[in-house]
Amino acid sequence: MAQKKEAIHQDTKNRIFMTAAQLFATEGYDRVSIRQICEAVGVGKPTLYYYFKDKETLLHELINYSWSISEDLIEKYIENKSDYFEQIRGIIQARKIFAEKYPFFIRFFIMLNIMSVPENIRSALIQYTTNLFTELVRFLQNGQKLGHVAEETDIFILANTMVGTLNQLLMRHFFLDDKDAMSDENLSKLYQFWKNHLFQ
Amino acid sequence: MAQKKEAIHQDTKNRIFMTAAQLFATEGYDRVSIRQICEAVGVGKPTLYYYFKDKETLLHELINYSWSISEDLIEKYIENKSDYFEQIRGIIQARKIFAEKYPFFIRFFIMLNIMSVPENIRSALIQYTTNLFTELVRFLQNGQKLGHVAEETDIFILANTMVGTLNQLLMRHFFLDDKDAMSDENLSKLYQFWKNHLFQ
Amino acid sequence: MAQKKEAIHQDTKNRIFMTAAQLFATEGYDRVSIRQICEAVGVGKPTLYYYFKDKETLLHELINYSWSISEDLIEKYIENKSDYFEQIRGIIQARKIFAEKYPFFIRFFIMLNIMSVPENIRSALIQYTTNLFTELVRFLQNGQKLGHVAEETDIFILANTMVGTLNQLLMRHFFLDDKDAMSDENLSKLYQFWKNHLFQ
Amino acid sequence: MAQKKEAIHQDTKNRIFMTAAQLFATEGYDRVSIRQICEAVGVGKPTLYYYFKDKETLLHELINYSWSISEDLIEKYIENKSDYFEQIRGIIQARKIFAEKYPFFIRFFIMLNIMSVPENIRSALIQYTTNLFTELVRFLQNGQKLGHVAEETDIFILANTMVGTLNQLLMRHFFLDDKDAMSDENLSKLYQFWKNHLFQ
DNA sequence: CATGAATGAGCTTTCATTCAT
DNA sequence: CATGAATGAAAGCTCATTCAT
Repeated sequence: MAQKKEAIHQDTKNRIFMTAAQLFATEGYDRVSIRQICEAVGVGKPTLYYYFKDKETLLHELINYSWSISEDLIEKYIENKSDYFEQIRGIIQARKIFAEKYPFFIRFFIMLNIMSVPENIRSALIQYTTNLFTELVRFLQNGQKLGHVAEETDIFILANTMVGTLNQLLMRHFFLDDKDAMSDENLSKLYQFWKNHLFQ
Repeated sequence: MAQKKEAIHQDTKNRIFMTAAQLFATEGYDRVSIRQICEAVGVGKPTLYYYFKDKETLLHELINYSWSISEDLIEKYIENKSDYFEQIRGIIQARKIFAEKYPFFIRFFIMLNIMSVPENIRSALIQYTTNLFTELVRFLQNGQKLGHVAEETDIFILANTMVGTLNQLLMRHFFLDDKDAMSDENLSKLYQFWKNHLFQ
Repeated sequence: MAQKKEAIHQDTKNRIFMTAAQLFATEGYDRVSIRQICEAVGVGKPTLYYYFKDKETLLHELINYSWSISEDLIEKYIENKSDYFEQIRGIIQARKIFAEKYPFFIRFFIMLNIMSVPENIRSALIQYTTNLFTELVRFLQNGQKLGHVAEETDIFILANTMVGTLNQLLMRHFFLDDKDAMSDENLSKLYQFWKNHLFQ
Repeated sequence: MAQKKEAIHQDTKNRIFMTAAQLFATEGYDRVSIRQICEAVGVGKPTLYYYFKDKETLLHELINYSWSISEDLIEKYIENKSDYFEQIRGIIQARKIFAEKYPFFIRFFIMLNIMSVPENIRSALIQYTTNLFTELVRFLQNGQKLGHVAEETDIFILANTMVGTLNQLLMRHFFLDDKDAMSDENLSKLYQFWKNHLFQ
């Protein structure tokens, strides 16, 4: 019985979670009201407040969850590989899978990078982003040692080029509705481009 | 005398304009209220509505203005140059100047690309962005004819790489408060990187 | 316990309802603000909006209610009677009772016939009024068959005479503050007048 | 020159006057804003305030003007006639002409009888209406002396019947859009009805 | 005689949030 | 675990009116 209750509990909380993610992603955090979320889920407002302290907390939990997915993907598609170029391909692949499987979250995530969000959320985000970037830099420095990245290449610029280009394609995909931007064909061209121009 | 009046008129409208730009840029369109703008400017709400039909119109005019600045810079730093590599340097330079001279506007502009904004504003933005991207593609195709871009290089990927990297650095500058990202030194490294890796 | 809650609910909604009716009747729909209603009732504005979608809906519900009272009275004072002249007396009586028991509503109702109201409300009103008029016409046609109305009498004019006169007396009562207009004595004179001049 | 100026003056004032009458009549006093009037006329708001102290004064002047038209018609169609039944016909005729030639004013006038208007305007209206009613009563008392009205007929009820019926038809015409209500044919039936049922 | 610019007060409506049940 | 009912604060916007010119 307790189990069933727990299950229901999880279900309702999850429905609020997912609905909020979707609404925030498509309309923007500020534009979505608690009422809107509750109506979409089909529960009363006090129910939402039972699960989440306030709107900000809901956002925060959403970010954490979104982030954990992202980390899972990174581990699966990058850290598990041993070949260097496979890992590079993994960087691209992880983004693609994220975009395909969790479109709300990635949209939502891109948004957060720029959106005006409460300060504590902002700093959490910066922390996350910085960590990820640092990992990439380390990966590239290692590539330099291994001879895959030219000695004279500026690692900071290179890292920004990779991240920036991927973000750019995601933005085309999500905000300009350019569905080719993240197509397999295009990402394969991107990989070739990187192999030709950025690595050796 | 009429001149003075006109001047005052322009002054008030301009003050509203600039204040709104600044507030929108730092807090986000939805988070800034009409009252906030008016209080910051020191006028009553009806005064704002005297100059701008509604909040949305204010945003729209802000975008148009911001865009016209951007176009002026593009003309000045890119189209006026004759040497191909000078033009490439101009692309970087124009962004830097924009970021330095009109920080609110660029912040504001980056934000708009992702923010949830009214649909008609969104489509105007897409129009703008698409046009600019098309111009860049044309510029690179020409570079291919001139032999500055390798025959086998994918122009679409290249264009996205350039735009994406610049945006990435701007985001670091504005949203991660990484003031080095747009420093002269770093942009000069970027230019070298492009010369070495993307052009020939 | 649930009963008590329900009672309170109904109470608040009802208090808003009645207060609004009264205010609309005395000051006019446009002149009465939501704030005014809420202050008079002693609740916050969101409470009003909890029960009524918007000001227009409140008006609409008020009209429906007012109308349903009117129909109840018609049934009680007219349709239940069998004698033709008793029914005529009932027409007068129903108006009087309405005016006495629900002065706000009748004031309100007269007002609506002329006031500028939102279009959908206006058409509902026209519908109501037309239906009622049609019933009266049918009643008079029947009277002609029964020989109570002269063969050569124009039914349309007769119906308008009856309705118009009653409205005129109500207007005197409510808007010129002529409290005799709807007095028993006067209405009894009206009945005699109708018997003498309009029927046979 | 002064003449021309005066002419222009009168013209602008008149345009404001007529436009306001039309707007008040169709939308209701409260629903029409000063801005709306000025935009419809094509002048600035201070211009309106130059001619009329405030919105209330504009309404007041409108009522006075409307009233003077009404009195002119009464004189022309009633007081000039010598035959009693010609005068009765004149009562009907005057209303018809008023409705045809000055539709805005009559609409406007009907409205005022019920509308919520500032107190001083309300009392002026009551004054007007009462005077007119008194004149009608006197006319009917005189008819009684002349033998056109039966000895036992209640004059007060008779007067209300006449006024009420005419108002009712006007309301049908203007508010229910029943264009037959004030047609020549129908008014001629009304005259016959009155001759048959109310007079002798 | 007319205008552009400005204002204080007020409008209807919605927000995030909380209470008792 | 969920609900109906309520709230203070604030949103965007418009009102009638006035000033200097």
